[in-house]
Amino acid sequence: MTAAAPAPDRAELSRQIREWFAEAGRDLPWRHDDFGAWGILVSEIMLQQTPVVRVIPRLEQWLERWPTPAALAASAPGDAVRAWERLGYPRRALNLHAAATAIAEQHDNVVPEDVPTLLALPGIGDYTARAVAAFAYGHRHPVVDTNVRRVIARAVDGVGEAGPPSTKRDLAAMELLLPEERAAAQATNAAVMELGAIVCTAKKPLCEQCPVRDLCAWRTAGYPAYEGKKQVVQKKFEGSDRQVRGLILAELRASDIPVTAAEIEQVWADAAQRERALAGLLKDGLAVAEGSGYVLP
DNA sequence: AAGGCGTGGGG
DNA sequence: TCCCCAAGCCT
Repeated sequence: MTAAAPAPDRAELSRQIREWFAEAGRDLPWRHDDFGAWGILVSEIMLQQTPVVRVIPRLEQWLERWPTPAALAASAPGDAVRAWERLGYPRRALNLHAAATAIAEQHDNVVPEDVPTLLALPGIGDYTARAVAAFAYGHRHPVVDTNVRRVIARAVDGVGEAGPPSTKRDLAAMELLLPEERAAAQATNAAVMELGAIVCTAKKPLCEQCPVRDLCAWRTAGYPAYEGKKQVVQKKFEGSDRQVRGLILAELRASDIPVTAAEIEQVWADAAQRERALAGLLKDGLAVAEGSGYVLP
């Protein structure tokens, strides 16, 4: 049993986080008024599991080259994978190309603004769909990412970490922090996310400089240690299939002509693992057989 | 529904 | 060094 912490006044908590954000929030490219829905969509995809500092330069180059969904759709998917460079999870590039194609062909080259339509696009899930609807179009939706879940777990629920994700429960919890007015709701989404990103961080939270330290239920309860279910630790990257996939894909990115099986043998010694990685890339559509070798799609 | 999927920086 | 983690999604 954990000691129950009194939940703070949500309206006041929300207001104070918004106030802090207005003054201390980072000036990020996608927060500018004229950034556009396409730019916001691309940024959200790139930000899935990739840090802000690594995204910014790649995003700028991407939008310069492909300023609209139709522009991206007109290029080969492999060009998107190549331009993705080393952002990680390259299937996101493939999905983004496919989403751009759907937007160009089925939505008159306009990024959809309703959540169900966004959810139907490849690579867009619960978080990204609501982020685009809220940040690009100002619609009033709760936006829940890992930062938001952590802030709510601590400030509202009084526990050190968020439990396992539950879309329904998480959205309902964030909804309780949203004011009625659309612009204020939009600001709240960005503000709570920002608080989790730069103050209420996973590892060493900066509780002493937190704008809501006086309301925080976790602080009130004396920072009890997390007792819930532990998150699964990711398997070691070194020597993993993921590493081999990455190495093979790097070869394909770097070459304009088919990469031969002999060349792929050079990137990894273990044949079984190599074959498994290549098969995975082919299955995912990140590589295709051509002539005597393999190329990007 | 638990596990696979890249990559690089910081403690 | 090694481990953790960074605006998730998909199956």
